[in-house]
Formats: sequence, structure tokens, C-alpha cells
Amino acid sequence: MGRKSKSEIRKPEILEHFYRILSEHGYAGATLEKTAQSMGVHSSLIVHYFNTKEDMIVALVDNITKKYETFAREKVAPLSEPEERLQAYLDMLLSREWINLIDKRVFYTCLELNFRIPRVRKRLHNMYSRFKQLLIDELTELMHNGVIQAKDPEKLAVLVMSLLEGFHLYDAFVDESPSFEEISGYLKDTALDLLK
Amino acid sequence: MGRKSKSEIRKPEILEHFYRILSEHGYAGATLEKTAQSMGVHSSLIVHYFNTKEDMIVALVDNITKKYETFAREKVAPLSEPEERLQAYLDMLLSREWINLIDKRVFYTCLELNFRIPRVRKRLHNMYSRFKQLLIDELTELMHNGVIQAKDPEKLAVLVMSLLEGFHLYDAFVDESPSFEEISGYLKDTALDLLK
Amino acid sequence: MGRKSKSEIRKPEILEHFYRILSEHGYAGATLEKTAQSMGVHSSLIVHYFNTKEDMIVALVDNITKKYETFAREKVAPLSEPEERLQAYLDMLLSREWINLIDKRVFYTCLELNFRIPRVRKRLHNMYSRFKQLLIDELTELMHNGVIQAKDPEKLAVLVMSLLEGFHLYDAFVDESPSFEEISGYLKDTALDLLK
Amino acid sequence: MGRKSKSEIRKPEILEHFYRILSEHGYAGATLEKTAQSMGVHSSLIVHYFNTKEDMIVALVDNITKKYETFAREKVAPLSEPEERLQAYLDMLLSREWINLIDKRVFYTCLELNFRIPRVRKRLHNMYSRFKQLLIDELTELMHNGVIQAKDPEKLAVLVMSLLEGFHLYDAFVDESPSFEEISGYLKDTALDLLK
DNA sequence: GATGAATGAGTATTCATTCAT
DNA sequence: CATGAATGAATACTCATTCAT
Repeated sequence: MGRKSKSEIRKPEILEHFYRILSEHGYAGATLEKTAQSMGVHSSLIVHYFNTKEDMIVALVDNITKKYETFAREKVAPLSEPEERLQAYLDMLLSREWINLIDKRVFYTCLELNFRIPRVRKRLHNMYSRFKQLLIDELTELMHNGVIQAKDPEKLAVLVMSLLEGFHLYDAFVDESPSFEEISGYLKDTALDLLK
Repeated sequence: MGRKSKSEIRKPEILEHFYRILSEHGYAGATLEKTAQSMGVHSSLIVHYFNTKEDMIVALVDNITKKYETFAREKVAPLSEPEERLQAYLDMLLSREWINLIDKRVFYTCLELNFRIPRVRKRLHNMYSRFKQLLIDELTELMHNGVIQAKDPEKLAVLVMSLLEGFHLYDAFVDESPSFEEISGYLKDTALDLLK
Repeated sequence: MGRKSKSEIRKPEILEHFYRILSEHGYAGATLEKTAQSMGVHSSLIVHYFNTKEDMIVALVDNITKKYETFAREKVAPLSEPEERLQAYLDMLLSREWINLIDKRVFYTCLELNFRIPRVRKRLHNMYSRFKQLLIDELTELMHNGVIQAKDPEKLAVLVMSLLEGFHLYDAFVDESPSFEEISGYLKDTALDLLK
Repeated sequence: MGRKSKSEIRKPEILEHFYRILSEHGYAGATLEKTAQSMGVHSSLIVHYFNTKEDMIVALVDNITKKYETFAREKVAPLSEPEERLQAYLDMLLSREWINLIDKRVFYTCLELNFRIPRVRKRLHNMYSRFKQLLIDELTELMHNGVIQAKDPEKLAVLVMSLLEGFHLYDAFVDESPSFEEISGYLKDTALDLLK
């Protein structure tokens, strides 16, 4: 009975538009009105699907974390050879594709919201925790296989994360003088050196 | 000389209050009204000294970049021995003091505003560029002195920056499981290894 | 006979929930949504049975006036002795039961809506008119029977109504210092004095 | 220093307009916008003087209670003869002037808000309490002077209040068939009878 | 220098209502 | 019968800014 729900079509559609508006105007500037107009729809329809603006950004952050994790899984999961996986991870994490998977402006907006919206904080924290655990697991296996010789996989994981995230920030805020490829290649080699 | 204009007293006073409100409420939530009330003053007075809210955040970003640079200069400038300077730099950049010099929430608010306010972008960009150049200069000298053997000081600078900024982010968003001191010590050792 | 239409079940059900929401939130605060949620039903269903919110409040006022009149009829109708009826009327109108027959908040909400919604005004006016006429009829009969000696039953009716309604208001807005029973007893005695 | 405050001119001006809009549209319908437009002013100016709509209705209720009390004081205070005061009170309370001192629609709106806004409740409760105490004081003096012979001034006060407030309600909701003057005269006579 | 008046654009959210399924 | 989609008007309140004193 009753009318068929369009939530599964509408919600992603709204989030797409919201994402674009967010990248252009930031969270405060990403109004329901702008988002609705971009869809050619009345703003109250957005409220109909997402009760509040906060609910909407939380759903968006959920999407973003899923996007990162799905991307990573698809790239690396098929590989079974430990060393091959290590290479694949570094290639992926230092690639333009990975860095541009989420618009930088949206990404830093989320980092900022981390401090204002508890539900956003929770999600980002979980994402980074899972990322760290993943690295620890991979490194532990590589140690068992004798590919790398470090003793403390957790510290090693933190090292790798710092290097990668720092590169992310460097890419967003500093010059492009040494080309992206030059730096990413250099960082990859360094990381491999550090691990072995 | 002569009488200090009220402006020289009031402006820093306002910026201090604005900084605190900003850390608690973010840029959108940091209203002139809240800032004024925190000072026990009418919001029009703020407009009197800083014409617009944007002018105020730009002045604050200026303050922040100066604070970082002054802190760095005071810590390292007195040292003349190249290797001593290298140690001092790493100690400083991986210290709690440095990481907490500016409230994290304010720091990430500024990173976000980088994408919305051109004048903020310009100042952050300059700050990072000067930081990078400083590293290049120091590393070049260390190379000449034979302390380190790498060939390309720029890539090396990017590597160090990435590692440090990545640690900054790691500290803000991920667990505290390996203690701050453990990680910072480990990163310092790794950095020294990489350089030598 | 035959099958009871769903309307005959649903409408009273809706009005019950609306009545409760109304008492808690007032007319403006009593939204279709709240009412529907309280029933575990979609708000469109309310619109399906009562076209508009105004139609619903009008139906509710109808229910309320019927409730008063049914209650009065059941209490007094069985009695045939004039003086006995007089006693019964006064007892009833000054009783806690009568005063709490309708939630006070809902009652005053209706009085307020009297000025905004013509159909509400019409119903309240009719209720009070019938009440007045009832009093006039009873008093006239009592005069004919020599139980009371006043000359003008209409004025007497207005006097009694004023006293009773004024007590209603007093009970709602002023202290409870002389207990309800004390006052109601006193007013009953006074009313009887006035009539005889 | 600073600009001269216009609060003492603006606030009463706003309340006057709000009062009129309130009588026409009820509390929910009395929007800041309508009130502002009626003054030829921007609605945010109202927020500037009264922070919230609730603050404004509370100030209005304060005005209303003061209006009743000032009116009563001016009418009766000059008289020193106890019996003369009694007459004056009854004349006043049963007069058209008194009953129309506050617009009926506004009055019943306030009674309704009594249940929704605690600060309104407090003020109405205080007003009725003071009114009751006033009656008790006057009746007590009349008893001492032997003008009236009742024993319990509090009950007598409740009786008088009920009668008067009930008349107030009667006048608002029921026919006008016996003219206002006829009824008020009759009630006055009855009240005097009851007291003596 | 400092305060208050006044503005106006805006902003998330509410809500009754209409319509499709 | 019942639900959900979609609307659109409304609304209190926010806030940076301008101007007068």
C-alpha cells in the first residue's frame, strides 16, 4: 500500500548536488536553497529526505569515507602476493586519482567540521582508525613473510600515514614546483627504503 | 614615541577575543556580536577597528603566521653549528609546544578558509613557501658541510615537510595509542636516518 | 447496519489524539504531523478524513459541546421533582467532574479560537445560548411552582451563569487557598439564597 | 558617550502596534513582519528592542496588568468613605469602560498563553492574586465599619470575583438580549444585597 | 573613541495542503 | 485505505554592515 518510496533515488541525488555546492561555498555557504535550486526542486523537499542540514552533512561524510574504502578495496583486494600488495598500496595512496577522489575543498571542510559536529568527528575518527589498522595488518604480514624487517608495525604504520597525509596537505597548500610525479615517485621510493 | 594610539591597544585585544571565539565556534559561528560581548563592548566598535569580518580574519591569519615564524626563529637562530641546528629544528617541529602553538580548531578553520578567502590563501601559501625555502637553505648548507649526503635538497625538504605536517594531522585526528613522545621520538630518528 | 465504515472508527480516533496534542501544545502547536505521529500514522491520513485543520478543530468543538450537554442531560434528566432538579444542577455545575470534563487548556484554546474561526464562534455561541435557555426554562418552572420568587427568569439565569463561569475561571487562574470544596459549597449556598 | 537610546520611545510604540496586530490575528498570527510593516519599519528592528517574540508578549502582558491596576487606582483611590469606595468599585468593575479597557480578543489570547508561556502565567497569576487581596482588604474594612455583615472576607471576595469575571465572559460569548446596562445594574444590586 | 539605531539579505526549518500511487 | 512525494508560503531569528550622535 501507499506510494513507492523514492528515498534511494532522491537521497544520493541530493547528496551529489550538496557535494558540489559544498565544494564551491563551504559548509556555511552551502544552503538548502542553493542545493535545491541546483536540482530544480523546492528546498523543503531536501528537508523531507534529510531532516536537518546536519543530517545531510553526516550522510555525505559517510559517503566520502565509503568512497575511500571502496576505492582502496577494489585496487588492492585482488592482489594476493604480499609484496605486490605493498607496491599497489603505495602506488594508490600517492596517485593523483586517490588525492583527487574527494574534492580538496570538501575534504578540508570536513576536517574543520570534525571540531564542530560530533557525528562528523566520530566518522572521521573511525575512518582513520580503520586505515591505521589496515596498515598495521598489512605490515605485520609483510614482516612475517620477511619482506620487511622493522620490529614495530604500529609505529611503522603511523610513519607511513604521516608521510602520506602530509603529502596530501603539501599538495593542497604548497607550490607545484617539483612536479606531482617527481615528488610522489620520490616519496614512494623513500617509503620502500624505510620499510625494508 | 608619543602617545600610543588606542588602535594599537584595541586591535590586538579584539584579535585575542576573536581567536578564542573562533576556536569555540568556527568561522561562521564566530560573530562580531559574540566577540564584542566577550570583550564587554559594543560590536560596532569592532567594525570601527576592522572594517569587515574578513579583514579581521586576515589580520588574525597574519598574526598566526608571525607567531609560528617568531617561535621558530627564537628557538633556532641562536645556534650556529649546522648539526645542532638540524637537531633543534626537528626537536621543535615535533614538540608539543609547536603543535599546540595555535589551537587545532583555529588551524583547521584557517586551512578551510584557504579555499574561500583569497587573502587567507595568499598568506598561508607564503607561510608554507617560506617554510619550504628555509628547509631547503638549511639542508643545502648541511650538504655543503657534508653532514648529509642527499643530492636534491628540495625533494628532501618536501619529504621532511610532509612527514611533519602529516604528524600534525595524525595527532589531531587519530588515536593517541602510541604516546605523543613515542611517535615524535620515532619520527625524529627516522628523519635523521633519512637525511644522513 | 452492515459494515461500519472505517471513517466512523478513524475520525473519533483522530479527534482523541488531536485533543491531547491540543492540550499540550495549543492550536498553533498542534500540528497534523504531531497528531499523526501520536497515532503512528501518516499525516496525510488525517487530511484524508478531515480535509483541513480547521475542519478538525470545528469537529472537536462539536464533540466538546456535545460532551457537556450529554453529561448534563444524564445527570439531571432522570429527576422530575423541580426542586430536586435545581439541587442537582447546582451540584453538577459546581463539581470537579464538570469543571474537569474538558481539559482547561483546551477549553481556553477554544475560547480564543472563538475570535478567529467563525465556525467555532457559531458553535460556542449556540452552546451558551442553549445553556442560557435551559436555565431560563428551569427557573420559569420553579417560579410557577413557587419554589423561587424572583420575577425575571432571564436576569436570574444570567446571574447564575456569570457566577458559575466566573468560578470556572477563578479555579483556573487563581490560588487554591480556600479549597475547591469550600468555595463550591459556599457558592452553592449563595446561589440558593439568591434564587429563593 | 555613544548614541542616545530610543528604547523608551520605541518599545511602547512597538507594543502598541503589536497589541493591535495581536487583536486582529491572535498570537500565532501576530508576526514580527506584520507588526514591523504596521510601523513602517524593518522587522529586525523589533528584534533589536525585544530580543524574542516571547519577550514582547511578556512585556505586553505587563503593560496590560499595569493598565488595569492603574485604572482601578485612579477611579477609587481618591475616595476615602468606605461605602463610597464599595459603590465605586462595583460601578467600575461592571462598567463598559472596564470591560473594554483591554480588547477582548487580546484578553482571551493572554488567558490561552497562560498555559503555554510560564512568564505569562506568572504575571496573570500575580494580577489575579493582587486583585483578590485588594477585595479582601476592602471587604475586611467594610466589615469593621459595620457596613457589611459577612464573616469570611476571603470567601466573599471569591464570590465577587467569580460574579464579575463571569459577567466578563458572559458579555464576550453570549447574546446581548438583556442590554449591558440592564444586566450590569442587576448584578450590582445583587452584589450589594449579597454583601449586606 | 564608543554606542546605539536601523537595515536587509538571508537561513534553516515548519507546516498545511495537494497529488500520485 | 493509506503512504509518500512535492510544494510554497511563512517565520522567528541572525548577522554583518552603515550611519548618526
